[in-house]
Amino acid sequence: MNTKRNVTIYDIAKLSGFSPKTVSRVVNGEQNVKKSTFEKVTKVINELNYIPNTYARSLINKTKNNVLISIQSTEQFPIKWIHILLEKITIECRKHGLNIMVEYHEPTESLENSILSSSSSFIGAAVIFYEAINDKRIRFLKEKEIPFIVFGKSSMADVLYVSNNDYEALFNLGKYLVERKLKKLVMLIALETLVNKDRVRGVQDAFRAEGLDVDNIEVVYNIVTIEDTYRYCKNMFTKFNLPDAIFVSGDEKVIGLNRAFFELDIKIPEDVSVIGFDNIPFAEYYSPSLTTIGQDYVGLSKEIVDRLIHLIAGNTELSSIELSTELIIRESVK
Amino acid sequence: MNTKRNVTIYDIAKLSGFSPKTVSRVVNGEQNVKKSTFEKVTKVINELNYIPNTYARSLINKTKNNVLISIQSTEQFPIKWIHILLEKITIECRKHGLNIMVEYHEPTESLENSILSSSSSFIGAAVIFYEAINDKRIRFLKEKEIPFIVFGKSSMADVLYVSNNDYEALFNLGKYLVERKLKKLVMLIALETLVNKDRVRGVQDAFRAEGLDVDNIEVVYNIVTIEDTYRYCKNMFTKFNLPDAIFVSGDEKVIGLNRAFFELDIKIPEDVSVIGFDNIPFAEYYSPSLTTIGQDYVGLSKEIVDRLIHLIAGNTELSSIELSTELIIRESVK
DNA sequence: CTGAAAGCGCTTACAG
DNA sequence: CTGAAAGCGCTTACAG
Repeated sequence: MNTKRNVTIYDIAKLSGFSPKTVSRVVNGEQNVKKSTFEKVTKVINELNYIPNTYARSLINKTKNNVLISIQSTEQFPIKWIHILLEKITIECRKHGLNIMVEYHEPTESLENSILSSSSSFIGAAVIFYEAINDKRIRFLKEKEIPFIVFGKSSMADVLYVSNNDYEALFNLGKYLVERKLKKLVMLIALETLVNKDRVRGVQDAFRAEGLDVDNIEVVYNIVTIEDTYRYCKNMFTKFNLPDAIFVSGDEKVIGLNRAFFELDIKIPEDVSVIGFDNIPFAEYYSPSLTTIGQDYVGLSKEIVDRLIHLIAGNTELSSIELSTELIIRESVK
Repeated sequence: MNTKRNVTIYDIAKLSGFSPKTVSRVVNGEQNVKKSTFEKVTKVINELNYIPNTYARSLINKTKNNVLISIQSTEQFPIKWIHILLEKITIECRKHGLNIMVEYHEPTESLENSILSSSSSFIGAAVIFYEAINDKRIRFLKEKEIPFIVFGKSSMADVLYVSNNDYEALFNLGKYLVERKLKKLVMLIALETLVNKDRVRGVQDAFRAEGLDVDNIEVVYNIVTIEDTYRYCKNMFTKFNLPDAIFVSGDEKVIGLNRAFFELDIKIPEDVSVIGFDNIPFAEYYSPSLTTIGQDYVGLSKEIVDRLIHLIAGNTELSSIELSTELIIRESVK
């Protein structure tokens, strides 16, 4: 077992011949220390490989620089775009001295052993990925008064969120499709969340704005995984029974569609146009390369981290935001 | 600013009419508390939403249940298989009450603002993904005597690691290819790491064991990203200038190869066989579906977390391990 | 430029 | 079954 006692500020004090307070000054780089003192103390610190105890420090400095990112795992996990965003958030947090802890949370699991509950006194703020209906985590955070933000819209009016502007994104896509005479659209979408409802509304409004009947749009929910997408496409489409275009809510899922259409000898975009969402890096290398709606990963991460910093500082006057996406035109649309 | 003072054990003590020590007993679920006392104290705890202060607790309990996972980011980031493994590790850690912090580390960046250095007193053990040559992180961990393990082999004899058995994996692949008369092999590999050298040695030894000249194998290093793979395949191969098989060290990179061969009108496996590594979930949905070497993600994560637990407990008698992989036969090999 | 004392919020070790 | 005291390793507030 770890019997070795840690080196403390008192050890450094005794060995260097100064008081603990002076050692503390040196450790924290305060200015009012005589140069020779600074050097003597630093020497002892290095010799003993002294590391200040974070717990003791944090017990006094009440600001909690730890951010918990809680990700609701779903069947489709892990998802590429989340990790792209996560990496950007990590980089941004590091710039501002925030530590990140990532936790994957199963919707069915209780919070009992979660970092969220076991380390909650320790967390300055949290980010919730995918708000569930009647989300336990959000109830817990509210109860314990831990500030948090949701990524991707919240059903609760008082909850802060950062999101893509899904409505606008799909409105623009709808207009683009109608311009290209692609009027029969199937949307393959995961769960009936706020984000996804916004996406549907966006296309519908675009069609209406162009004088088209909304019946041209068929919405299929519960297409969550690559396999769901493959199965649906394999079973529901044939070369002679296709819409003009298919929107798949997630570039990764298009892999399942591509596979099904390969088996069915359906050609994209000759037989049907396909559009994704996310713009994950390899969508460009699909055959054909994928037309998709790109998330502004860097912008989103900046908005998220900016809010985290304010939340940790106790600022409550923050507002939610939805960032614009970009329609990226490639080969998969006629 | 956060002016609100936190609720402490003293507040609960005062309001419930018991001593701080008794409140502590209730909070920690100790047995020797009268039922009525337990209930009274619990009531006050709930009313005030009391959360024990983790820092104060940890200041006393010397065991540090925080695990830092430090991932060397590379150009190809984020990489699917790492996140699959990470998720399994997270699940395994949670079972054992370990908290995980994930940090992405740029090789060029200093450690100054890293969680690793700023929170090192706080970390019970670390996992290093991708040991770099003369790795700063490892020097730091050794110096500060923080126990750690490396995923994927270490160049240092005294460093603990958990890895795939890359040699065995590629030896078996080599035998499989030779059996199928696929004798001209190109290997598209990332950096010249120990893992990758083992992979090359494995195929070479298999060829030798089958009486074949090693010159049949062409090894191409520095193919790191999907784009590298695309470029290399597009520039170096034609329909009439192909080996029998191509091994790509990473299923994700095969997306680049697939795209290049789509453009070059090269058919897999008719014109050339292709084999990947990792068995990420969507490799099955490639067209054609990808023959690949599957990592034992669950097994690896169990071995990693098992060692972390021992390291945190101060156990030094641990040994490195290499786990067997599985060759998964699909459509991409003739 | 330096230091002695008190306190952060818990738990350990001891006493009854 | 319950509690008073000391201590974990720092920093704050004050003094000189």
